[in-house]
Amino acid sequence: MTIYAEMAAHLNAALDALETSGLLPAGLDRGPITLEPPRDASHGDMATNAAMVLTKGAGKPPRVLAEALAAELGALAAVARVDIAGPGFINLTLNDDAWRGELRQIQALGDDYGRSNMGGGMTVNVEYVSANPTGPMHMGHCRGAVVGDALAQMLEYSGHRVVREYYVNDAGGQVDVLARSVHLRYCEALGMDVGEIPEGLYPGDYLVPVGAALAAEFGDRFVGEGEGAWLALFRTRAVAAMLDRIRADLALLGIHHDLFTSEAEIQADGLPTAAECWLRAHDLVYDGVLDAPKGEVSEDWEPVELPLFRSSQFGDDQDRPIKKSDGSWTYFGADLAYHHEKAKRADALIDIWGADHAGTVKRIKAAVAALTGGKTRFDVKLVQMVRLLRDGEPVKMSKRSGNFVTLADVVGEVGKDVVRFTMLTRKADAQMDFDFARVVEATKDNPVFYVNYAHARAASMARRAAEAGVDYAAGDHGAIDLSHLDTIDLGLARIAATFPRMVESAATAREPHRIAFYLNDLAAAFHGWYNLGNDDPSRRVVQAENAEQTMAKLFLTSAIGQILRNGLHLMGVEPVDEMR
RNA sequence: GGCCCCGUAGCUCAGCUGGAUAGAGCAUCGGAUUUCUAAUCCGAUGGUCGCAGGUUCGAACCCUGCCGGGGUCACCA
Repeated sequence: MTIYAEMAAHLNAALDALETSGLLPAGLDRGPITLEPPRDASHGDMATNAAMVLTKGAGKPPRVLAEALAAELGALAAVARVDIAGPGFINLTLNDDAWRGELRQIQALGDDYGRSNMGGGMTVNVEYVSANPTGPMHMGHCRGAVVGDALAQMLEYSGHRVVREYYVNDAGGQVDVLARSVHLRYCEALGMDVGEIPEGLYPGDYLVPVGAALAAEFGDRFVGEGEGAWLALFRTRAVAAMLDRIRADLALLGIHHDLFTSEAEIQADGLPTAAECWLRAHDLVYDGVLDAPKGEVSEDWEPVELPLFRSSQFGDDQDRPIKKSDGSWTYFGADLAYHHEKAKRADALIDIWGADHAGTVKRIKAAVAALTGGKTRFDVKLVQMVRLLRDGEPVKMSKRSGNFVTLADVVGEVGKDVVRFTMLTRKADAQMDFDFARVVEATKDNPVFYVNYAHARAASMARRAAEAGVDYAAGDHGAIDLSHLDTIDLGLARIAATFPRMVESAATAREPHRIAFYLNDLAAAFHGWYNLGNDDPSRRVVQAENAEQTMAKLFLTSAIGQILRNGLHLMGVEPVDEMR
């Protein structure tokens, strides 16, 4: 058990004791009680608000409760001192041995230090990327991809069963456009002069090989034929080719989905129809006419009766159509059926969307709440825009010419790990800049570098020690005497020990960026600790003439390296052992 | 105009779902290099948490109303 979990259990036992003694009534809600490191380290190692939170239910002043609790907690072996401060905080200071023990705990648990069963095996479906299968991945998709993947990783680590899902929008008009664009490339591959790609079709070169493959397979059978002869076939082939391409692009980032769900199949299976039936039966879908658009009225707008979902009952501006006037499903109509389907096979749903879809959050949340009876937690995580810069100047992008910055280009230029880490250095709902020059800078204001450097430094110290004749790897780690680590050294253990609770809170809040910030803090503490040896040689890690102390310091160093690795792993970033 | 996100030090941003004296990096100023890789570290300066109310033991965080920046307002996807 990690030390925070252990102390939380002690706190609970202390509260039980207070109930037994009659000071606390039984059955008070302990949910709001926290046990966390105080902001100000001079207040001790851990602080609890228990006395203040329970004062109302107990009908006793916080001071009285605090004193009783302090008496219980002060009796624990791990606790060096207890203080009651401010309006009723109970501050605990643990003795050094407790922190030495936690270091052993880190070493013993290794890659699993920080892993928990918080989720209790609950199944969480994370849908992310879901880019239209009409071309390669570009930078606009990148942030959501990384955030979704890190989130999935975190949830798994916290005891959830995670399904990583990609929703393939292969049923709309855009895939017909794709098929026509491919047909043109197909004709081109057969030697026809197709000239400029017409406005409204996808102009990108990436469709050239798709057309060529179809030409090789089918010869000139579909030249000069009407769409009826080839559209469906070309659509299927083109989508498959684009998905292969997308999978390959995602693989460059180390991202692999468990499940690709086809919108066309959702529709073919009749799921939207079933959902519509159910919603009509509950008076949440009705036939009605939309209001005219506000602002300038377009000339081809005319009132038409459509099946509408009552999203305005859930705070949306207006009710939303689930079918078009030609009888086909709108994106929303299919999407709500898709979410209903997902909710049947998961306990909680998470969607990662680009901020440009913010306007559609209310309707889908409303639909999911209605279809699941509000029983399924459903979070839509909006990921804000990324501005691409090069040396501070915005990178020009022209979508019209098909000349966008692809994900493959970016990963090729700066590397997978830099992209992944950088995308997590801002909380998802804040806009961010991605500057090609800055993300590869080897300075401390670049957290990618800074954290990696800390890990490399940890690894290099073991190498240095071996050169000096102290072989850490070959030593008996259980026999290392940690009394050589003093309070200053153990300051690192204090920070390291907060890793498990940080992971849990980040998973609960669905905020993977917290990992990146935590690692940056830990790296800073570690670099600072290392540099103490520059002013005071007796604080150096590697001291050939003092093998015992060196082993103890390496034990600490290696524990910090372990935490850095565990955190980087959650972010999908490879730790490096050496800086070059 | 409606909705969504943001507004915290000169700049870029954190702030652990309401806790104690609001924190980092950059920039500025002052220190530490015959290095356990100084690609680093230590110290100082710097804040009316956009504004005004409200909720309570306690608010940067929750509620209301304004102000400013961005996004979005299709039978598209």
